[in-house]
Amino acid sequence: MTQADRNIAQTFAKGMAVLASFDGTVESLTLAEIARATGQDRAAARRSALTLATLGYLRQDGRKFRLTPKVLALAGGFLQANRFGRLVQPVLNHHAAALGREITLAARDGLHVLLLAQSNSGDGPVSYGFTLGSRLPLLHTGLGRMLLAAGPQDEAREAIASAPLPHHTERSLADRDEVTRAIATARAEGHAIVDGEFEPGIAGFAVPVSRPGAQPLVVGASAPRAIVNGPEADALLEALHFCAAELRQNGVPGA
Amino acid sequence: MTQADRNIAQTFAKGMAVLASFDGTVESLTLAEIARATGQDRAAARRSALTLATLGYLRQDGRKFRLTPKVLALAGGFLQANRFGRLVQPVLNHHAAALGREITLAARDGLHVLLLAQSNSGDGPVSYGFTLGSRLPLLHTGLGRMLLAAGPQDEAREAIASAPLPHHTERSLADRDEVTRAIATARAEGHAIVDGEFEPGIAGFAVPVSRPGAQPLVVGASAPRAIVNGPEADALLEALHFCAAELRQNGVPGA
DNA sequence: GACAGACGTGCGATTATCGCACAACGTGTT
DNA sequence: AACACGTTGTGCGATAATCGCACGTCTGTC
Repeated sequence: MTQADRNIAQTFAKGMAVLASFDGTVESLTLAEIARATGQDRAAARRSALTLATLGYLRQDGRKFRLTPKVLALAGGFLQANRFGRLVQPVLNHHAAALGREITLAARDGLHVLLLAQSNSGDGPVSYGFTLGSRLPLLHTGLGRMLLAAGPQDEAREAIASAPLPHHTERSLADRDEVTRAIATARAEGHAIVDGEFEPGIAGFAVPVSRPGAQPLVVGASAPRAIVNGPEADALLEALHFCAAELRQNGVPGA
Repeated sequence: MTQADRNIAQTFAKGMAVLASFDGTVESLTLAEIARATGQDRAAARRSALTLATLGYLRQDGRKFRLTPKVLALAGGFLQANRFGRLVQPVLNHHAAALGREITLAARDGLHVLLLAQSNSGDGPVSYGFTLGSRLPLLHTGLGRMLLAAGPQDEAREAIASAPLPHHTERSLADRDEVTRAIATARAEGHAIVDGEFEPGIAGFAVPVSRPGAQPLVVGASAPRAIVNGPEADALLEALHFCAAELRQNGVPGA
């Protein structure tokens, strides 16, 4: 690698990979784990980790490194720049309270669904411990399928082909062609319903927020499987469409 | 600067400064603005920004750069590693619902208060548009004063001396000695009450979550000034203490 | 239409980074 | 107890990546 692109700072890119290796699956990482996770030399990983520690993004505790809350300030930059506190959160809260279920706003990040905002109306009975910034599977959730349906078809094809297809539950679609068809259905109907393919007994509902052509953005909610074929499902989708329309009107910026 | 410390990756540190320059005060930044904000050469800022764009953390729109939602994934790493979705959010939501007011968990980040988590119980009448990751002043908020009171005294002294002391409202303390006394009071009483010094007509209440000696962590709530000297204030503080105790018992990790 | 200021970027000199290699440590086994 | 093995932390010379000046372009104003 004599020179990749003089406009790209490779040291910086490696450092970001180190920061991103703290994906929340474990509480802390050692230097060797970081090096393995990022595919970097241990010395390079060490320099990045020590730099992050000096800057206050990581905290070193013996041989273990863990994230500090300072990374939340970076997220705050995005949330405040896009007025989430004023334009998004109140809308989600309002509709969630009326609906009696949590509503989530999500975008796509690579081969995952990324949760951008979440209502916490009262104490919803269905709580999974997901927070803002959580990553969900792309192919087996309502949010993910709707995101793919709302974006360009070739991107969806690519994602379907390359995303992992784990067997979360007994109902998880195990065939990529079936996933393709499910996404086509979502595109045609303007909403996605995924019945117990990620969490057993739980169904996911999602509708698009973004206008066609823009960066895909969706809102969704979860409910017990039992309601999927009942009138409650229609009411839920209607509420989500209403919520999405209001977000659209507020001009929620894309990605 | 022939060599500062061979263990610190300077390019990476500069890049993080570029990323952090997106603090949410404006929607987008140009390269020149980034360079000015970080004190870097425009070429260096450009390399960092282009690198961030390639990695997907920034989106380039003509000559303007803006954050993408991907930065939320970094925050998600912290939130998931520390089980905020399970250990913190439900507790905040539960107590907030019982109290009828929003409750916020906060830590200190430099000379600011950093919001780590926030309940959204129903539609609280007092909503300021602050979100997770928002920064608040350290000296004129209940959260900030309690954070300083909960930490080492010399750190508090240093912060009081160096933090900005703007005139947010007519009631904002304008003298650093008065701030020092207010923090001493908070330390002695185990809670902080700040009466309309940040937002006019709004009082801030805060109590410590962290054990003495640990990284300071506080919970707080806001209410109209009117209740400050009434029985409702005592009830609010009691509820916050109760909430803090539960968080402490859950073993909420510090910073 | 011309000026002034801000902006984007190529390129040689220099410096910061790379990653090998070594030493110290911790852990489980003979 | 001694050994062997895997893991960790880190110094250092060669080298490739970064620095930032300087030039050309663009946008907005008078």
